[in-house]
Amino acid sequence: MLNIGDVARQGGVSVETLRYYEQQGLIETPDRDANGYRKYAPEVVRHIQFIKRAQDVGFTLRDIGDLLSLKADPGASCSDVRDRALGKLSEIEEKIDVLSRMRDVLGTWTNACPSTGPVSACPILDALEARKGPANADR
Amino acid sequence: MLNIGDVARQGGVSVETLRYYEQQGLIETPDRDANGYRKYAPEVVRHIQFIKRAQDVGFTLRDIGDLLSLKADPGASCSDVRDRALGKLSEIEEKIDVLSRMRDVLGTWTNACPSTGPVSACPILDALEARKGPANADR
DNA sequence: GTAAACCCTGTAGTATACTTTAGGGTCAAG
DNA sequence: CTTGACCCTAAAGTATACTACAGGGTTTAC
Repeated sequence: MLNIGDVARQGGVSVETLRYYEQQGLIETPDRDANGYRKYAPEVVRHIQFIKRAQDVGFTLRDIGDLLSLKADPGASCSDVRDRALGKLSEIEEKIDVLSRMRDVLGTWTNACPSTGPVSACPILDALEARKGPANADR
Repeated sequence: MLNIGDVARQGGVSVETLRYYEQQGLIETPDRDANGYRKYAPEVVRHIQFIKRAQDVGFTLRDIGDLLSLKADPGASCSDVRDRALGKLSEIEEKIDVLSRMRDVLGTWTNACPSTGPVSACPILDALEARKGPANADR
């Protein structure tokens, strides 16, 4: 059995984060020792890594809560999980599109800037000032 | 001279947003009428559009404050502005890279999922559970 | 003269994922 | 037996860019 500090070290998170996850219902309420300390089974470390990996691919804690429910639900099907993943995939692609448009516009502008001369003749500020070029990145 | 509501309509923002920008120092404190109402010169609408366009390409309000200082500073050079733009460009590219890695991993996983069968045999959950594949998208 | 539409201030709330703070017990080593 | 490392709770703070609310004046149209 592990103390919260052990789990934190092994899982690569802080003890505060663990208490936060518990409060958010992402890890099940651990038993307590006589002194009130949380006592964890070693398996909880894997569980934390599940959460971290899910975050790494873009899932929010709320999403992860859903995923964990599916995981625990014998009636759930693999396609339920796949649907969440596909949904997240399109969210991510949407974000990439927005950012790509920003990148393109900024690229154009920085290329247009001679980088010498006073700000009064700055093409970037000019571009921001007057509607010009396909700025609008959808927001 | 325009009331705050006129400026809001013409600038495409809410009056609350205008008061917020003023409080944040992004638009200069307007004169007041005898009744205490803010009175704006029509030019302020352009100013607001500057802010919005800068947001569209990824600048935060803090960044925009900097940009506005440069714009107002006769001693500033065009390259100062360009530097901010290039800095923002790399921030954006970094974000795109992170998101692209997420997309790739999620794409691989969803392709691996037959979408039939119970969650107990879900390759996506498996991937999340055990370290496997190049998940780590840098965070 | 009254109701709708507009203006004002100051404060608090929103979302996300934590981190920090305050105040206080517990445990292991020397 | 005390010091340092560890544990506990509950509440507040962080960042960003607003939005909403409470409570109250002003202006315009009919």
